[in-house]
Amino acid sequence: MLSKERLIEFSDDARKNYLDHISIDCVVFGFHGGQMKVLLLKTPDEEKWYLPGGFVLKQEPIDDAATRILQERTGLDKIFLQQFRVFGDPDRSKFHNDLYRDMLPAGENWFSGRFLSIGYYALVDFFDVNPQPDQFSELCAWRDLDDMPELQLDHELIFKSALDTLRLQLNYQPIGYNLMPKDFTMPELQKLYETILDKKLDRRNFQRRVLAFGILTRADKPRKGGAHKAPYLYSFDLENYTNALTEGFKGGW
Amino acid sequence: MLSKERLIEFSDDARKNYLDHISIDCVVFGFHGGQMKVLLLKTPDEEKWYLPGGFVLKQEPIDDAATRILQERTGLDKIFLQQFRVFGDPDRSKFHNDLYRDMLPAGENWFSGRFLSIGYYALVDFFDVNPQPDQFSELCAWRDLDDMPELQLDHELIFKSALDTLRLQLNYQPIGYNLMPKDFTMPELQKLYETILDKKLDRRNFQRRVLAFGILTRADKPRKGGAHKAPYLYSFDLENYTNALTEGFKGGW
DNA sequence: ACAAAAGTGTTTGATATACACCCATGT
DNA sequence: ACATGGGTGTATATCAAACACTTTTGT
Repeated sequence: MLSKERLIEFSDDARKNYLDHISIDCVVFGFHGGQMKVLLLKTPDEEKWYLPGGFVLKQEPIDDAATRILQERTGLDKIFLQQFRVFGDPDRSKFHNDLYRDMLPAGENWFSGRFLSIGYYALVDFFDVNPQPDQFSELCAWRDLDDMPELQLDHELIFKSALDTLRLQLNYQPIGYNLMPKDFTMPELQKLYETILDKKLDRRNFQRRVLAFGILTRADKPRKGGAHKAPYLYSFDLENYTNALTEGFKGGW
Repeated sequence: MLSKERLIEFSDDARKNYLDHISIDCVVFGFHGGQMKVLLLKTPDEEKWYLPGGFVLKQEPIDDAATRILQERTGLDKIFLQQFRVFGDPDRSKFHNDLYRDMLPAGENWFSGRFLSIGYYALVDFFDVNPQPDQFSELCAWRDLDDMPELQLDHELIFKSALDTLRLQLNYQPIGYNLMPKDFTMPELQKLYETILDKKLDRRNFQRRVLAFGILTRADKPRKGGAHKAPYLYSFDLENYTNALTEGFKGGW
C-alpha cells in the first residue's frame, strides 16, 4: 500500500505515461533444485504476495510492455513470454479500490475504477534472474510451486490459469530451452517435465520420446564428479527447437 | 464511416457507457452447405469488410460483452465463445484515427487514440443466425472461408489467429455441437472437420475415431429421401460432450 | 563389494493408417 | 442394372507402456 504522497505522485506520473485501466500480470516460471518456482512480490510489512505486473506505455506494443516489466523485475532482456488470457471481471479491481478509496478522491487516484489485466506467462532460467522488488513491494523472490502463499486480488486465478496453459502447451510444443541451463542431463530435464505435470514419468520412455522430438544434441563427454555413473550432457538444438516451436508436434503426456 | 453528427453522438454516448480504448472483435464461424463460413460486416458504399465487434460496458464482464455484441449481430442468446488473444499493437488503431482525424478534434472523438482489442471466436449454428448489421455497417452476412474479402484494420490477422486457434482446439477438444444442426450424418460431420482442417480425411477412420470419443448417439432411424443409401443420423450426447470439453482429450489430426 | 544413479533394449498392447468389399437407393 | 453414397471390417505399421538388466562410480 502506498502512502498518500506516493499515490499522488504515482497517479500523476501514470496518467501521463500509461494506458488507463489496463494492466499486465506475469507468471514467471523458473526451475531450480528439482523444483518449479514462481517469481512473486511481497508488500512491505504485511504478508501479502502478488504477481509481478505493470502497465502499458501509451505508445508501446503490449508484448513489449510485458518484456519491459519483466526486465525490471529480473534483469533479463530476452524472455520467453506468452500472452494467455485477459482477466476482465469488473470486480477484480475491488482490492485497489477499497485500499485507496478513503485516501484520495477517485478522480485523482489513477488506480480507481476498473482494470483489465492481460496475463502473460514467462519461462526463464533461474540462474539468470536477479529478482528486483518494484515500487509497491519490499521483496521479490522465488517461491516453490508446491509452497505458494495466498495471492492478492485475482492473482490466484491468474496463476492457476497460467499453469494450466503451460501444461497444455507441453502437449504440442517443446518446452525447456528457457527453463534449463545451457547443458543439462536427461534426468534433470525429466524432473522439469515431472514438476510441470506433477506426475512421475518412466525414465526410459521419457528419454526415448524426448529424443524422438529431435531437438536435443548430446555432448561427447558426460558430466563428471557425481557420486554415481556419469550422465550425458545434452543441450537444445536451437534450430530444430525453434522449428518445433512454430511447427508444433502432437503428443500428449 | 460515420458522418460528423453521428460521430459526435456516438462519442458522447460511448464516453458515458463504455470502457475507453478497449474493443472486442469476434470471429463467428458457421457451417452450411459443406462450407465453413465467417460472419462479416460491410460498410455502406465501399467494399470494406470487417469483423463484428463492439465495446465493453463500464460494469460488464468482458465475456458478457462479447456475448451481448454477438447477440446483437446474430439474435442468438446462447453462444459458444472463446477468448483467444489480445491485439495490442499501437498502430492497429491507425485506421480509425486517420479516418476521423480531420472531422473532430481528438478530445471529442471517442475513437481517437489507441484501442486494444480482445479477440473472441464463436461457433454457431448457421440456421439459427439472423445477421443484423450494426450502426457502422449496411450489411451483415456470411462469407465462405475460401472466399474471404480483404478485411479492414488488423482484422485479417485476428481472423487468421482465430482459425489457427480453432484448428489447435480440434486436437484436444470436441468441436461440432455448436456448428452442426441437432441431427446430422457422419459424412456431414466429417465435412466440418475437413473444412476446418482444410484437409481430406479417410471416411472409415474418421468414423471410428470420432465414435471412440463417445460423444455421439446414433438415432434408430436413418435419414430418408437421399438419392442413395440412407445414412444414419447422429446427435451429440450433451453430457459426454460437455464432459469432454472440460476434460479434453489427446488426439491430433 | 555394494548401493545408487544412469545407460540401454525388448515385449506387449493400443492406436493410426491404408485399404476393399458389401448394401441401399433413385434413375 | 448401375452409379453413387454410405455402412462396415481387416491387415499392417507405428507408437506408448511396462518392465529388467547392465554399467559406472564413490564409499
